[in-house]
Amino acid sequence: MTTRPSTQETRERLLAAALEAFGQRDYDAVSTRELATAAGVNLAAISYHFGGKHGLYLATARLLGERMRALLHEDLSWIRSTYADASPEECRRLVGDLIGRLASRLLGDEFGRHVPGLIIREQGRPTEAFEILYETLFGPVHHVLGELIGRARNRPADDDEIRVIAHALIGQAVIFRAGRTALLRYMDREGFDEGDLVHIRRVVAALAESALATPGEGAQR
Amino acid sequence: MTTRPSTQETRERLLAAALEAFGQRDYDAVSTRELATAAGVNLAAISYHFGGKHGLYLATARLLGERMRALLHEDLSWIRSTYADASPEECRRLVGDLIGRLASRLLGDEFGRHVPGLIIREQGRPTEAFEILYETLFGPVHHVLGELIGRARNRPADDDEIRVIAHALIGQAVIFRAGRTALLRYMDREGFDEGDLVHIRRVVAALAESALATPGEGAQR
DNA sequence: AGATTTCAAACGATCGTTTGAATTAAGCAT
DNA sequence: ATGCTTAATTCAAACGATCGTTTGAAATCT
Repeated sequence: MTTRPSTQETRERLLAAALEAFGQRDYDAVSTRELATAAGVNLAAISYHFGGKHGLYLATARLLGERMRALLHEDLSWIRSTYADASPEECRRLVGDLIGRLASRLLGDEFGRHVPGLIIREQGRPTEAFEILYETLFGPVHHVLGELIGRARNRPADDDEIRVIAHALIGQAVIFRAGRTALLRYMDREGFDEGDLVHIRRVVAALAESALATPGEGAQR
Repeated sequence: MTTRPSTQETRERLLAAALEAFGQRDYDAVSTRELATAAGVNLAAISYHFGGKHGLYLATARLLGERMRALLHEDLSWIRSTYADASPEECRRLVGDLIGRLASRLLGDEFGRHVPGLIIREQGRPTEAFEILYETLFGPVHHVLGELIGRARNRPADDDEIRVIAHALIGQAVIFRAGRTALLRYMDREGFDEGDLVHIRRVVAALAESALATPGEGAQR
């Protein structure tokens, strides 16, 4: 009863191959022939189904955005339902937890393999894909962090200082993927095992939490 | 007295154009013709002087590394000469100062325009250029931060936890370039002026400093 | 049957590099 | 200085390879 036998599968195969390729290499460094071969489909399928390489790229960004939204949904929505009547101390703890979790996820699993490559690359030369990825990933994290940190410091979430802090803390997590190679070298390792990830998650969480422990300069102005 | 560009000038022009181009776009996204045109030299000069596009790329990485070394030299060597007999509190302050300075530099001036693009891109697919850049940039900062944080927490600088913390704090600075576009959007701005930079530098410095204020979990093990 | 999807082949454009002649700089005998 | 030789550098043009895309016929499905 397959109403669309191979049409959908061709699309999915191409998207999977594109996610793998665009996730770790630049747009221009990925060729359509390579994508078609990796996906096991004909070269012309890219133009046929996505209107061209760029269309496939955008579709990949959308796919990635949706997956991220699903992955982050439980974490973020739980936090969102919590912080409304949480104490500043609890908010601090939530921030640390979120940052630590983000760091180990980015470093460790499937989650982190593709996301930052695409996202960080989009920062340099933003295309339409940036909008897609910001709204599903950077944006929600920015927003939730802003709320939490605002509460932790008794300041409005849209305060400039709060936003700078939120961004800086995200950096604590992102660097574990963006600077992964440098970290491997710094820590003299060939890869990170489960124990490393747990350790890193704890350390980063504690670091982010204590970063908010002392009131910022804005408080005593 | 027709001033034909001398040998050296041709090289320098190409390097300048390459730094500009490779600093913000991917290797494959930059064409040799574009570089030659931007530099105002003949296309064949790339092969003649650098042995090809890849040679020019590596030479660019070397040039960038040297400039970074010069830029960081005063900061780092001053710190190096200081921390030997500095108190943990002073070390904390030095860390905050360094991270804040790094953040505003990366975000603001010429320093930041080219570095992270090249470096972060090299993390995904490390080439020989990664070695060059790690040794002149990431490496020294890692090292100095490790020493400072180690002293601040009374632990050896080569401790795993210290290294994770050092890396995370670097992330606080790097994100201001790597995630610049997202930050602009988050803060609803079109660019950052001098006031923004000063503010960001202060906030990030205070954040990093207070992150080290509470003893890590390793201390009470 | 008619519409949709796949396929091998080819298209023009652009890529990095090479070529060989033209131009410039430098050394040297006169 | 002057002419001549030689090496170094620049230049326009062309090379083969690969790029993204298009084509029109074959295959498949409704």
